[in-house]
Amino acid sequence: MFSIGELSARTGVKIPTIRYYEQMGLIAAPERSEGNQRRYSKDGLKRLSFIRHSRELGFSIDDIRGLLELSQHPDKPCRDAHNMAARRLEDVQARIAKLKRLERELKRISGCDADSIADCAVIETLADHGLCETDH
Amino acid sequence: MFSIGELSARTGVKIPTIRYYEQMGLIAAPERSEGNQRRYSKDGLKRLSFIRHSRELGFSIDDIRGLLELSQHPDKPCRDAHNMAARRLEDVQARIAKLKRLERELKRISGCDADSIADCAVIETLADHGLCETDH
DNA sequence: ATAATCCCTCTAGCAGCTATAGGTTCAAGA
DNA sequence: TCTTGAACCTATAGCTGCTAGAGGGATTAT
Repeated sequence: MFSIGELSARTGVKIPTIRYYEQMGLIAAPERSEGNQRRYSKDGLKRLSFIRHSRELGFSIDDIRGLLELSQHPDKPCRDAHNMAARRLEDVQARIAKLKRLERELKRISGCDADSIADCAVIETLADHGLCETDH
Repeated sequence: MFSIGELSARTGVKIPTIRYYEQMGLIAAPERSEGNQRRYSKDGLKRLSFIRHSRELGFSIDDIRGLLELSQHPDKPCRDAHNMAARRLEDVQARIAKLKRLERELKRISGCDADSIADCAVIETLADHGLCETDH
């Protein structure tokens, strides 16, 4: 049995965020102390770790609801879980590709060594998309 | 002189977003028609293009306020603009690195070919960070 | 003149938290 | 046992960067 502060310390999830997850229905409302403070069990800790880890991998709150559901039913087929992971992977790869284009563009304009705004490639490029190497 | 709809079509910025930018002070309130509708000049078009392009490169509204300020003063030194671009670049590179770690992790767990949740690497990994190859 | 399409303001909503105010409870030291 | 200070409680508002809706007025083409 630990308090919300301890749970927070152990999982790295901030206290208001834990309460938010409770509100969102990701974690069940835990038992309370006599004085109405939340008291969590090992199970609560596990569940929150699962959530945290999922968030780190970029799953949305809604995705996580689904994944948690699945994790409660060990005998169900795991096609759904795979699909979700695959979709996440696609999304991540798309974002990487986009960021790489940005990186190239930013590198290029950062290379400007003008002294004043008048000749500055940063500003110039922002003002005129035609100067870009890639489209975004 | 064009309407907000035309401006939107030419820049690719949605109408409510244009009004939002006006509210945020990124673009000046334009002239109005007799019937109180916004009428934009070429200058407005340029400014909005600048904003759009900056957003595409990931600059925040606040950054853009600064960049616009700079762009109005061609004789100022452009150190600030360079710094902003450099910071953006760092940020983008950090995000790429993080996403690449995620990508590896997702690839790994997507490779699971179990039939049921009980043995599914996706769920298992989410439940136990210790199974991860990289930290995130 | 009339209809279709645009435009207006205002307000509320989205995700995923985070911060603040104003109060209560807990745990440890004196 | 009492006290104090840290931790906790609820409720509400705020953040970014938009987007959607309601309930109306303006413009334009026929």
